Amino acid sequence: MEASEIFKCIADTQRLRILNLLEAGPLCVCHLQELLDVSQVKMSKQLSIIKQMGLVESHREGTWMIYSIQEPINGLIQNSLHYLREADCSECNQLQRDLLNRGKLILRITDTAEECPDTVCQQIGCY
Amino acid sequence: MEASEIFKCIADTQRLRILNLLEAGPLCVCHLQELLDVSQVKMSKQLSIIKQMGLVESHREGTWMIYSIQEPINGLIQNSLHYLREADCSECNQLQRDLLNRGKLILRITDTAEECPDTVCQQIGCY
DNA sequence: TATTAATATACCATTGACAGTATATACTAA
DNA sequence: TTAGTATATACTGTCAATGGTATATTAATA
Repeated sequence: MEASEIFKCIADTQRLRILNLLEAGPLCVCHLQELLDVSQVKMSKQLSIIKQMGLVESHREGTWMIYSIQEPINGLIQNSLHYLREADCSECNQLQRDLLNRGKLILRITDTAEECPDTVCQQIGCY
Repeated sequence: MEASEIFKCIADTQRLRILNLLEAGPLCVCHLQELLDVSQVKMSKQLSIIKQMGLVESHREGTWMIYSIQEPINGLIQNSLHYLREADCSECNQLQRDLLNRGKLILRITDTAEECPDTVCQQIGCY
């Protein structure tokens, strides 16, 4: 995987945010959609691009598609994310806010089992 | 300066290589051209883009235009370059080779003063 | 002053990324 | 089997990036 391909991928703010969120744990499409406030089609396309590159993997759970980081995580992505989470720019702040919002969302969906994919719950340890 | 703008910039292999070389020290356009083996027009355009973003600065020395990193260097770029120089991908290897070739070129041009811009020589300490 | 070297810009054609609408697929539950 | 939910894909138009050719600009030199 060439560096330029990785950079091109994370040069898109939405893809960067998606990878930032997934590095914290798996999420289904609709929850990513909610966190990024973006249309279903657009989210699906972005995920398809990232998956095509081998950066994330997905599996089905009922009607949900759960996306997670493909392990081992690409080093350049990890390096960039870690740098940006400590840095100060409006996109960097967004990444931090996204992680906070992810926390809130997780709290909410683990409250009602019908809203929460198994994979997400197992990750959190809510069973 | 947004992270996505930086990533878009270095998502181009040539621009990444240029920044990698300039981080090691100033160079004139024709020597960058030689190191990257790229047309004059293309090099000039790339430098214009990078300069527009405020990542490099330039000054004239006779007919030469000397480009150097705009200090303080952008943190995300520095972080990415440092990571890539240690990493293993064909572009990463290219960055390392470029630095070696830069060393050879410097040795050659400091040998004949007509070929060597003052700024480059001062950097090396050949006077 | 005419010429040459180094560099920049204008112009044009091609390609590729992106957004939106409509539609298809996969699964669940009644 | 039908309806509903979640997700993916096909199709289309638009806009931005890229590369090339020609030309302009600036400075040095004969």
